[in-house]
Amino acid sequence: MTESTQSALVAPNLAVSTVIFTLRPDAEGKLKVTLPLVRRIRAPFDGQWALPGGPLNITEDLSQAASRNLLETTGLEPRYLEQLYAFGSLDRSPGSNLADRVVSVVYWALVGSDEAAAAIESENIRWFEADQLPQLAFDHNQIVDYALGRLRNKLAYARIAHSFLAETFTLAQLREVYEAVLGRELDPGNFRRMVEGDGIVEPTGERLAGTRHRPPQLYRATNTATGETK
Amino acid sequence: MTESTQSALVAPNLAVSTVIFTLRPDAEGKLKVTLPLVRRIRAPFDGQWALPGGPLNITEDLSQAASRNLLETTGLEPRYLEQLYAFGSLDRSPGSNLADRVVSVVYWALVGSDEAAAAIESENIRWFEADQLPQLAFDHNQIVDYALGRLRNKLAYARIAHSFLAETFTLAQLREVYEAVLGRELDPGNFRRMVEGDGIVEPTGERLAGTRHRPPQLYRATNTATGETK
DNA sequence: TGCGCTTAAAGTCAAAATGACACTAAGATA
DNA sequence: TATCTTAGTGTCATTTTGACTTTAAGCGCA
Repeated sequence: MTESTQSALVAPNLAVSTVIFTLRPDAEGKLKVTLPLVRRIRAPFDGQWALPGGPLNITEDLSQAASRNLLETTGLEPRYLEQLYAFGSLDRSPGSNLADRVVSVVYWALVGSDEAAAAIESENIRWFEADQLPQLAFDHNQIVDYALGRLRNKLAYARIAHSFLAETFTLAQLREVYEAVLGRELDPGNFRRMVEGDGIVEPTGERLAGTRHRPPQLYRATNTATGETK
Repeated sequence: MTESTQSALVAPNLAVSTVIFTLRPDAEGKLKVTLPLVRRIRAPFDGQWALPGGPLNITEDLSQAASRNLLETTGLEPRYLEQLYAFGSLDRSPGSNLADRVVSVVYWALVGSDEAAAAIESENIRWFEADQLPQLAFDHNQIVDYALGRLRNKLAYARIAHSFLAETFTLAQLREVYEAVLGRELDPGNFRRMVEGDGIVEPTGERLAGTRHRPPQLYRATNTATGETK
């Protein structure tokens, strides 16, 4: 009864998809949460945009499959990767045959903004602002919303914000990340107090020169294992 | 590439398991987090205890499968049910053939203590205290630990504690739930302030008689949709 | 050279939340 | 009636949080 196998003819198919977040400046230079989507080239939802993903290979872990899809779609490596949820409702693909039923284990990933700026983009792979998505295939709009909630929530207590940034960064840059993800401005002084109190960053000793104001300290993320929680 | 099907011969099998929590008094009458396990009657791990579960039926949702397993194992309905995680490492079942690979979508559930007291128990279904588990089959010890962490964490911000209790209850009973799950004593006064401030309960107007002290107010949980988050 | 602009970085203050603890209320028991 | 036990209220100091002020240190420009 437990963990036993069953006839493959009646087993649901297993796929892995990934919600890949990065930050990109919009027209006014403000950072926006952005993610890549792929255009479907077959039914159902032919021509519509969908999350990158595909079947789970029998020889790879779930997170490996997510990383692989990420690499295939964007050419990038994830800076952070975590399982989001397994979606398996019967009505995920309206009108389709039961035999085509797919259970999707969805991951969410963060990639660096600088790397993402050089990512793959093509006719069938395009990056969208998270709050301006078109109607997506399957239940993928709901999945993205759920992933966004998790990202915002996790930002508050986990050390993941630096995943969008380079090795070293200023507190203002880190604050920009929080502001973009949370969608509201934060008090610079209080942000500094929070960040220093939590010990999530440490000063490098270097300062960033070339600004037209007082040169800010450069920080790096304190060494904490990052990546999948489980 | 997205959501497509693949040859069933190389597809991993999909199972659903459930970590079912309830509270039971131990020898000294202290409430303890308790869960049912089933004894395996086939290889691998023949004779060892494991989480209740089984293959996902092609006609049922993931949460339905979890509920069904819960019912089959314990004869009970869940008071709370939420997806925990999808476990799919390649090495979950050491030494087994790739073709037998199983990805388990694990749920965690809460059942009422009073109902659980009358639950099914047999030679091959036994309830164990969560902090005194034997060595379980597969990676099920890790899964239970993970579920316990989620339970403790969720208790702090979600209205789930009453799922262990009857329709009405005293604040002392609710506090006992928190203490059993968190594993530490809580200040009665501060607990009352927290609970009343969060508005998670409302007084029924009734009092519990028959105690050998001042009769406490009976409360009920305020009406909030409970169950799966997603 | 020095003035104004901008952001860095430190500091202030009141309000809110938290933890420890004291005190009164109201039943049962003897 | 006195005592025991838990219910329920209240107090106080500490910590956390949000809003805001002040000083530091660069740059651009007159």
